[in-house]
Amino acid sequence: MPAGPDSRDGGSQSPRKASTIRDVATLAGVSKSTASRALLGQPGVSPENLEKVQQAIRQLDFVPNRIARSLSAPSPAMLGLFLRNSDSPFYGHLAKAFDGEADRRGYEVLSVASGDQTDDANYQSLMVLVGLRTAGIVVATPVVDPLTIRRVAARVPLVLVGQIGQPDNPEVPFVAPDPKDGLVLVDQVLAHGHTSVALTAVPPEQSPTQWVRIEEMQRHLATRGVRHRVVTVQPDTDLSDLVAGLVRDRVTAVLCNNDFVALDVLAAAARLGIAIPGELSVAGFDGLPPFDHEAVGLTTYRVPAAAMAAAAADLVDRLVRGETVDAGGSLLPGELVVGRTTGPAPTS
Amino acid sequence: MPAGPDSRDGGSQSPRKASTIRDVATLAGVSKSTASRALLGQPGVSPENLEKVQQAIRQLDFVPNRIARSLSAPSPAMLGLFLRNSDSPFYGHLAKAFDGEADRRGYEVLSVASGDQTDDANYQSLMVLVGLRTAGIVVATPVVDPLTIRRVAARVPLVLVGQIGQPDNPEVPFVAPDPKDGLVLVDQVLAHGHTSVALTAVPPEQSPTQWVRIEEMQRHLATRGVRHRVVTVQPDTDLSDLVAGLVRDRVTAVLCNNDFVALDVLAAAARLGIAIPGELSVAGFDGLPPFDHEAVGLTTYRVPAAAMAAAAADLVDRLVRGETVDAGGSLLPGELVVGRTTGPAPTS
DNA sequence: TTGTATGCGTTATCAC
DNA sequence: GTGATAACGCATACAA
Repeated sequence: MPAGPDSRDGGSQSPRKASTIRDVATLAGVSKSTASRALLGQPGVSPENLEKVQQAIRQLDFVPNRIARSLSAPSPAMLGLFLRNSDSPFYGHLAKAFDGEADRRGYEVLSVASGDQTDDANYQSLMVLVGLRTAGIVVATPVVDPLTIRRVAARVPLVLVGQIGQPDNPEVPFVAPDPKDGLVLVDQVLAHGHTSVALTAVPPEQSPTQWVRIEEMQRHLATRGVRHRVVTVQPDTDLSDLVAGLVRDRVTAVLCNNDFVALDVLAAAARLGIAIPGELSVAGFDGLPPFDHEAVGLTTYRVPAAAMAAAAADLVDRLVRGETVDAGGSLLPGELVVGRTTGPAPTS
Repeated sequence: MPAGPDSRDGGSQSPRKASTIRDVATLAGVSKSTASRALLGQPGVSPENLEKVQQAIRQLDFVPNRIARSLSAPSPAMLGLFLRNSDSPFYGHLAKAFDGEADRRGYEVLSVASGDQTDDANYQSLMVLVGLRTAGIVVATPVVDPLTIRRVAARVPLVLVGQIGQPDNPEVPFVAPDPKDGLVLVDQVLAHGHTSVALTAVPPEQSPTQWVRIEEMQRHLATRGVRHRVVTVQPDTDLSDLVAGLVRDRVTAVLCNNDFVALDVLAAAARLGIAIPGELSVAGFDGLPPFDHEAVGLTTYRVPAAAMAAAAADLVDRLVRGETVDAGGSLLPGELVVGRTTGPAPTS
């Protein structure tokens, strides 16, 4: 049974009811309208009333209810960010950069997480942003049901980031790393004379975008006449087995779908006593801190997270302001990070 | 100049006005109340009307306006997460775990970022959460003005996470890693016979919590009669100089304030040709993926991010539900991660 | 079972 | 310059 009202905790554990602009007006001895005008800094309020209102605001510690505000006012300068939060540093970097860009443009950004949830939970989470009537929404999570995207995009400006569009929704703008850029990793190992290469991948349905890149790489390898294979890695994949098998098959280079997998491969190689890069060259993908750190020494490809955030912010901003933007999207270039995990193919 | 209305983009670039429950009611041929009841799945609506309303909802693609809803209904099951987004994986892990915990308890979580902003921008961002009338707020950012915390905590349940409370706000609950746990890192190097140790740190005002831990470590080293020093690292610190200086002074172990700094130290040592751990032992702090990866091999201390998130979720939840919780907070234990960067002190 | 009327907190329109 | 009053979209007490 809770203590009675006004039990003596002067503190933060029993918040009183939030005060409204009405309370402010009453305390200041003016009408709601005047209080509102003073609050918004609008012209047409006498200095003395303005002072009284401001004092009342301070005294009551009044914070305007954004919820009620955006009901009547047409300026909900809030952007929604639907963000996957995984262990990957990509989303963190993206969020940080996007936040800065949005801030520069005068938006507040509200983010909700898309876990590795079910489609339904994902839908619900995204709908929070819609229900909040954010001015625009940026979706930064690999897989969202195209129908959901379509529905949301029909009512609020929406931009996809980190994926190269959805075939079903050709009109939804997107920002992604250029899938052609996977080729610089391929070239990197080809330059070292490797003639048998493995690519790791997650199942296509988990990341269609990744597969576009991988197919580009396959094609590139094929035209160069280099033997290659794609191996699927799942959370339960035994990397030791996999790496041992690759080496047994004379594969001398493995290009991983992300940096985590690359580290896993390196660890497996260490356990197996396989020399890196002497016997096996390994490269990652994403290349964001800390994976690109000199002390880690991983060869990888740095995805242009900050540039993507900036482009996405620009796109939503323009959509929100009513401009039309080109359908399709922009593919941004990243950069190769050369570490110590790739080297000349073994001569054996 | 924008195209006229109804220019032929069947798509998502020109969102029409969102439909309201009124539209639903009209289309279904019932009153707003009935539509509302049907929407909420409340009893007391005839099957045929329910069906009509549901169909209208589908047809109009109606998404209830949470904003308007929470104005009248007292069920704002939303939690605010005020999160620093830095390169550190800590916040990402925390956010992910917190999101899961909050979800389990039936909350939606909205997060806004506290950049490395000014106090004022920070205040504004936090006020977004307050203005949205979130049911509770979790603050996960190292430095927020105590007065701000006090003001916010006075109106909405608030929990600090990642910092060991604020002296000015003793009644605000908090969750943090146990500062005593830094000692296991100290013990780790002491067990290896090191007799001259360096601790890295950021300036105290940037992270009071970190300093509590460092002071514990200093005390511990002092009682063991071990020579030690604290060196401040800033973004512009030249780590090569610093490491060279330490080695010149016969320091044989350096315990870093976080894993990034540890990697920087390792890289500097590599440049200087200093053997790790032969000539210098290095340990980090935080120990979250990917820093704790076997392939990185860093000795570090894994902060209990998930447990902290769970504890924080439990605290806010209880506060939101009107329970009183103990003031003060909980200090959670993490665990030592032994890598290859620490070893016996050089015998020289 | 259904509809009408009222209120939530704010801004905007209009008289004064 | 100021203050009623309507409106925003929704939920709900109350009446029918």
